[in-house]
Amino acid sequence: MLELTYLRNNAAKAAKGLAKRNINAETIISDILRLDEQRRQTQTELDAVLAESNALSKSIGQLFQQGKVEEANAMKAKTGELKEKSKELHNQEEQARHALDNLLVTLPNVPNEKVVAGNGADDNEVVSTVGEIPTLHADAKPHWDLADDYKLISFDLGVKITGAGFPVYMGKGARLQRALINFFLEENQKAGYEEFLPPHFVNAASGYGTGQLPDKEGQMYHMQEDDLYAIPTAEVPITNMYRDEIVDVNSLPIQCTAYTPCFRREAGSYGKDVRGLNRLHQFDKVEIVNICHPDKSYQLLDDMVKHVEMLLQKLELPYRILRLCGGDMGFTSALTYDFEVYSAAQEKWLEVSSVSNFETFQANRMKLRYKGDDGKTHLCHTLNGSALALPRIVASILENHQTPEGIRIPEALIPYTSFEWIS
RNA sequence: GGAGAGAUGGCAGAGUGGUCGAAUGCGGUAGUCUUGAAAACUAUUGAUCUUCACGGAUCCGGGGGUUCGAAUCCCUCUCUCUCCGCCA
Repeated sequence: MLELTYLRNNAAKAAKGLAKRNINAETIISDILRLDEQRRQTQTELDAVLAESNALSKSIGQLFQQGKVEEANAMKAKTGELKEKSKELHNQEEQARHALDNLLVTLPNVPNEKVVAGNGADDNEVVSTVGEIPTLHADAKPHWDLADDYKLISFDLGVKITGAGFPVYMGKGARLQRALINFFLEENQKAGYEEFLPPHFVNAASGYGTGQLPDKEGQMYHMQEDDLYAIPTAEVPITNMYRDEIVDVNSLPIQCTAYTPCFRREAGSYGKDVRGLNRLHQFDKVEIVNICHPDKSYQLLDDMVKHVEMLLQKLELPYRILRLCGGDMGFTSALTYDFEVYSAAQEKWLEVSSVSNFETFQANRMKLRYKGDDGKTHLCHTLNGSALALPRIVASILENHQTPEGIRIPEALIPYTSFEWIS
């Protein structure tokens, strides 16, 4: 949620920024500012009425103590009028506030100045391309065939026991999965991230805190009986650990990493790019989350990008980094870098990581603040990134490292798999 | 699933209708002392909204009610804990 004070002081700038998302926000922002003004005015009036009524009550109390019952009773009559007035003003204030909030939650984050305008994936900027795209042998196959040949993943078993999009990993496929999770967690820890193992279900307040609710309600699995949501990413439980907290400025940046399975309904995305591991309802991911001082967030974003690059290099995968355009960026993000790995067998780029700075957008919803040197509370900045999401990493390892003799495990991963080849 | 207890500031924990934004302790911050630190002592220390400012308003789990006045009384919801049962 955007900060009201920001909108008050930067209305034109915000509208200009949001235009990069193809959103015409001028009307809605002016509506917000009008409601805000109205609400504040009502509150000032209300406060005055309440102050008067408080003063009256106090003197009534004193009169009673002095035994001046008649005088006290006379004053009581006055309070009725004030009470009615305050009730009315209170309702007005509440109405204005709700209307204001309802508008405010519809606005996505204002993109950073580096973000270019654009409609979708085609307008993203390629920041860099690293690594060599391997030339595969003649019989090279896509990962779904390799997974089948080497008995690594069964999509059919998943369909049998759960449904489409819930694969079963087995044998070296399952072990590769476990190895990657450990590899990522270890590397993240070495980079300064503390490891967590959070719950895989969260309450509605958490969904709201990180911005999945009310925006993307339909994308999460919901357990009606207990009103819990299956997490779509570890970002949700991890960031929400700090919801409603005022953290010590010296404890910043707070750096967390967590492995969790991720559950996504992917409603409406059937048909395209869903083959094999490309799009799943349940997948594994190791996430990194940063909570930091506003002055440090863009430096941290760069650090996170470098960290993810290092992971991909250790896995010997060719990748490119995209800076997302306004139209392709998530609702809560101010600046997002996507990482794509090239699959030589599918002959296309696969998104494997998304690293974002949310600035105060999430922190404002969550009331995640720090106490500054000025003694006042300020909103923190939050960032997160995948380091990394497994399915497409597995797909690209299988596809890019395949040889006629089998699939070669990258050097850095061997200590974790304890096997060097899948054959 | 059954029974009971509870929810107060960063934490612990008092407070059963007005003088309570709330005792006390711990923690935090600053100072005195010290070569430095510790200890001791002294002072200070909640959040949100609003106002140019002085100030004002709100907040004792959430919501509603009684009352001139509610942390305190009533209703309701949510959550937590304890015991019993079941169980990995």
